[in-house]
Amino acid sequence: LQQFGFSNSCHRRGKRVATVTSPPAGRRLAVTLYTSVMQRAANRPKPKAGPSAAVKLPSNRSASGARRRRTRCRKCEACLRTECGECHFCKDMKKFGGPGRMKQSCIMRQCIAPVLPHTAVCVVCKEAGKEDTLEDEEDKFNFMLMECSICNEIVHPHCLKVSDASGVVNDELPNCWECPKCNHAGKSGKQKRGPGFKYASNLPGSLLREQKPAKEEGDATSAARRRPERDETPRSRDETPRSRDETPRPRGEDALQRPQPQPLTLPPPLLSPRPRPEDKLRKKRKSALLHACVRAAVGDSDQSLCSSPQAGPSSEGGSETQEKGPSRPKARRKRRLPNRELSRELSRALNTQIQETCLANENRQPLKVEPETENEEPHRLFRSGGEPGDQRHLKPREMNGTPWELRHFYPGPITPLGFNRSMPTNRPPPPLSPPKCVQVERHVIRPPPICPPPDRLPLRDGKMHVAQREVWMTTFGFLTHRELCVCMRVCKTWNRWCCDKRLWTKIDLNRCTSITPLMLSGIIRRQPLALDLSWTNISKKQLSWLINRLPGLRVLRLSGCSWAAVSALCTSSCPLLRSLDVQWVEGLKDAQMRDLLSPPTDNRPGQLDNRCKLRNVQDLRLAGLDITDTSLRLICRQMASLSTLDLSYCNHINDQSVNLLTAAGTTTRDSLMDINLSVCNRVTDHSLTFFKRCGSICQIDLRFCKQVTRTACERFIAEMSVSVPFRLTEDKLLQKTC
DNA sequence: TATAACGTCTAA
DNA sequence: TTAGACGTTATA
Repeated sequence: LQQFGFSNSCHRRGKRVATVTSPPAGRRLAVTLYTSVMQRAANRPKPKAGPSAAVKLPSNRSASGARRRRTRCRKCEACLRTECGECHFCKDMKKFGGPGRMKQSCIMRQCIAPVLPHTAVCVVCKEAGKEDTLEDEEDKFNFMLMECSICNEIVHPHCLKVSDASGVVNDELPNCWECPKCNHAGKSGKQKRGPGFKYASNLPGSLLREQKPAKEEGDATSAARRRPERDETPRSRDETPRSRDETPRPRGEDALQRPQPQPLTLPPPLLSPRPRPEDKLRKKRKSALLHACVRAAVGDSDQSLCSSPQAGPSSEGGSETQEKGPSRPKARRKRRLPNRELSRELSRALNTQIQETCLANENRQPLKVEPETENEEPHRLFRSGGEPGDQRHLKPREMNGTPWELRHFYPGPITPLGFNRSMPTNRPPPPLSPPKCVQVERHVIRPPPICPPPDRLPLRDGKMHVAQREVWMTTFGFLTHRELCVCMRVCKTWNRWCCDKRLWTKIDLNRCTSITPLMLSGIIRRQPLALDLSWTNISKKQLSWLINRLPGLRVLRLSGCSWAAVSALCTSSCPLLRSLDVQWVEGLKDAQMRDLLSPPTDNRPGQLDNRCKLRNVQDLRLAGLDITDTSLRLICRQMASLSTLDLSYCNHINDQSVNLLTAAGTTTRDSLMDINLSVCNRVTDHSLTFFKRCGSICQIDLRFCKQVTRTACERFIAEMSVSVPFRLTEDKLLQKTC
């Protein structure tokens, strides 16, 4: 069979699937054989399946070679994690008592940079990658294995004898490109994804939509321009002559072109619909001058961060970052279509940090000044010779004087993360989907890495600033989020430091009219402990997406959101959540509360988990909901840690409800410390009698309860004074005094 | 050989 | 479109 170009493999049950490719026709004939005769030698490096051999592939695959399965890099943050034991896939694992059918990696361990198997060899010379043996970056690139995402061939760029076309390096995946042959032939292929892409992209809120092809072509250059072009790999090359406004960069800096973070770009809808004049010119030249266009566009990458040209970050800062001499290896960064932009950036904010970690682990050259976030100026410090405050770069990044990140992170008035109980004024408009033109590819967004940021600020002269990071951090701690956003634009290091999650423990997007994908990625990057999304139009997908990526979230405020969105909590796990605010959630009634508090539905044998998803919530805000005692019974039963409960404006709450909460045998009886029953018109003086049972009660808010009298409150105080001193701080607001 | 899990298929 | 299943590959 091998003689005839079959590859084969042993199936556990003796079933054998082999696929043969007919080289002349380029067609692959799938043959399924039921035999147990052939055994593939264990550990034998399987010859790279070129045109003559292939594993089973989809019949419609147009590729000329078989894909090699990638495997973990074992270095990235995700790979270094241990299994969470709680995710869907962990629960499937036998080690966690599951049936083991799904055979998937823990969702927290999905490798960020899956690598080619070490058995992979060049299809031409049959040798493995040799980049580790080489010093020069160019050599490294030429002698590393590159897998084409279209034809699947794995080659050393050096082994290709193609001189008139360049490969397009895919910086999403190590050792992946569109090879010169395919690129030159104009082929397009489905982008190869790493492990976890499937599942991560399927997670709710993955923001995946189909891209309308319109404008793609015409916008090719601007698309490229939008993409902040930066090398993440040393193999990324561009032979394009640099644009006229670029300044030369010392060649030595190429050595710094290790995988590097890239700034986030704005999603298409936030980009200017009006191309800049130079863009139009570039479009005209795009055939022969495509590289030049891309190159020049790269220089505008930061500008692409903004929704309009005048809003964009520096237009020059990145220009000089990528230029290479014409002798450089002929591989360029992939020209991205608009629908890829956002997804790339969504992941980049996380992934690049992981990659940095990997590189650091490999004792590679430490990263220099590289933007790594949505609004950072690429290479500003070193590459352009500019200074942190170089206004040349900063000016274009502002729109109406507002920094980019602020405009997107704080579309509305900045408010402190409120835990207020103020009555809502009006419900926000019905949740709107993100703009339809936000076209995002399936793209994994993984939890952020724990990646050590630089400890000192690199200066232009190559030295380090005397102050250590923690000193700066202390200073940054005094800044508002708005100010932090401004600081993040100064340089890469500040960008990194200012994004420290210690500075963003609370993120408040209350009443933000539109939650955009970019904002979501910004949230993920900052990993807040408290997130206020009250009165926003966040969708279920978005919320679910967020929750799945904020494993440490303690406080979640969803006041005034739709039940459609809040229902994301039914399927997502947030075990550390301590405070949940679902006040005034439209459509949240008893039935929905039941869903919210019910155990996970996926209770297979061995996976029984009858615990409430919100079992650790201590602070629950249910003001303004049409819930009844039915919900309260569930709360009593499921939320053993509940200490603060807001039932204000709940018209169905009455004395019996209070009786339930304080009944013997309930956990709330002992755990409840603070209860808000203000404007609960069915609550009467009698409820105060029930509260005497509560051992921990510290505050009882009965303000504006028509049927509660001040006399009864005073009587309560008098009767409780023997054990617990209370006082009336306001009319019908009882507070423990001590 | 055992284990992990990638990548594809398919039913819902 | 998506969740689930599982054949099969990669690695120890």
